[in-house]
Amino acid sequence: MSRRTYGQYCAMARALDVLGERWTLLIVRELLTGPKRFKDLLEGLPGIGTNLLAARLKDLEGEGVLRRTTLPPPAGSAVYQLTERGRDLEPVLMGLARWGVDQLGEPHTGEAFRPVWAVQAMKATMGPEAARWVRETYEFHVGEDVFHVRVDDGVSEPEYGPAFEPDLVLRTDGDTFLSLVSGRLEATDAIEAGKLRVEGDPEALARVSDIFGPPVGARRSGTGLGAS
Amino acid sequence: MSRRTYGQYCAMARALDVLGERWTLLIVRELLTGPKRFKDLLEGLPGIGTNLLAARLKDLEGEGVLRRTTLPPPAGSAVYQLTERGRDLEPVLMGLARWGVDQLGEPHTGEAFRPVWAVQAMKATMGPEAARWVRETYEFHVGEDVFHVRVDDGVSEPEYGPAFEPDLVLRTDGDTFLSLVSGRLEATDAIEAGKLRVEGDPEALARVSDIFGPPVGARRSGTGLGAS
DNA sequence: CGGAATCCTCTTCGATACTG
DNA sequence: CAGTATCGAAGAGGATTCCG
Repeated sequence: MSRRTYGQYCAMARALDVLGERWTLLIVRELLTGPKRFKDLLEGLPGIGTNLLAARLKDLEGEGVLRRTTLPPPAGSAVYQLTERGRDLEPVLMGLARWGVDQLGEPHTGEAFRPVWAVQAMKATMGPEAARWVRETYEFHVGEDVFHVRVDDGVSEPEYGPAFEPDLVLRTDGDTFLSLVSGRLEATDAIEAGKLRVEGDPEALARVSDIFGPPVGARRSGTGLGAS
Repeated sequence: MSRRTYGQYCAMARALDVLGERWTLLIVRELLTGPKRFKDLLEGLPGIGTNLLAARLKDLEGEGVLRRTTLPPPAGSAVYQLTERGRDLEPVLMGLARWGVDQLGEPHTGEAFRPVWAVQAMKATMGPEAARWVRETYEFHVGEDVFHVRVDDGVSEPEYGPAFEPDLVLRTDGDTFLSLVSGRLEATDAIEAGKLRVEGDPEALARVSDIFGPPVGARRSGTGLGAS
């Protein structure tokens, strides 16, 4: 029962008492892109085991990080959703993403990959100069996954599910998407090869590949906290 | 043996593969205030156990987060020191601190407390308006601990050990220090009560209590990442 | 004495099977 | 579909011992 704590009167240790256990922060990552059902979470956290997920969700609900709610009709399914306190964790996750991209390298064989993860990493590493003046929504269909990204003046907000009125809709498969975001493949080439289909403003395609083309626009860009 | 990984091609998951195990980020926290010996780390991480600390240090050295070096004479002792890649983790720790202060509350009985932790939390929660125009160094002697804080135009940098040319030297005990930073006690009252001794510019004392007085100047201040 | 390997007990994790 | 129950395997915590 008794949650294990560090027993330190320290802000970071207290945060880690809540968030430091295995899988916990990845659950938050999943919920950053919108509410999810138990099943969806299992999908996004391969290897977690149902008992552990259930336990973590219960803990996190107790800590006020997420809430168990029922989606409005017609869906009506039970979902887990971040509270405001949970969404406050976004900067932490983005910081981890910024640190993690540098040692991402090539995908290992057998490694799981979900397209949204890439978009979340983009968001983290995007400098304020990228996508400036742009205010558009892109909808992605990557294999079975459907998600969209709202870009608004230098900030991108990835979210699960279809968009309301997307300016551009892109359809591709997981491998092609990975090649695109890692810069190994150009969008125009992918279209010619029949690996990518696009609907919407053709000029928007230029912008979207500009924003999401190279995986990291500017490595070691400002941390914003003046690390020595 | 085999380090446990999430097996996900995701920047955050990769970061957590390296940092997500118990104690790891707290080791980084300790090293953010300067190089430390094995013994010093044990002191700052009550409950860790020598075997685990040794294992973590080896892992982190392998990951390029820290380096085992020998201090220049006359010290000549072996110390652990963050690499640049390790110092890049500061924003992550600061983010955790900002999130953690909100649920810090009153110190639990039996909970460990090291004065530097408080100063690190201050740094994390300090808004850019605080300590603007200030460029001073304060040296703290709290019980056995000696550390200093360099304040430079809105940014504070806590570090272990004495300062080179401190503008102010403060001497007190752990409990009094905790009362001071939590705002339960005013510096002037502490001096009158003989609990705090100060050497240096008297005007600097006003500034230092202004900067480090209330534990959190402005809660929920900007996260700098535009969390929804 | 600082630094680290060894042993042992206990908790947590991971996978599967099972139930409302 | 959403979770609980179970059990072997891995990891953590604490003390002790070893190396320099």
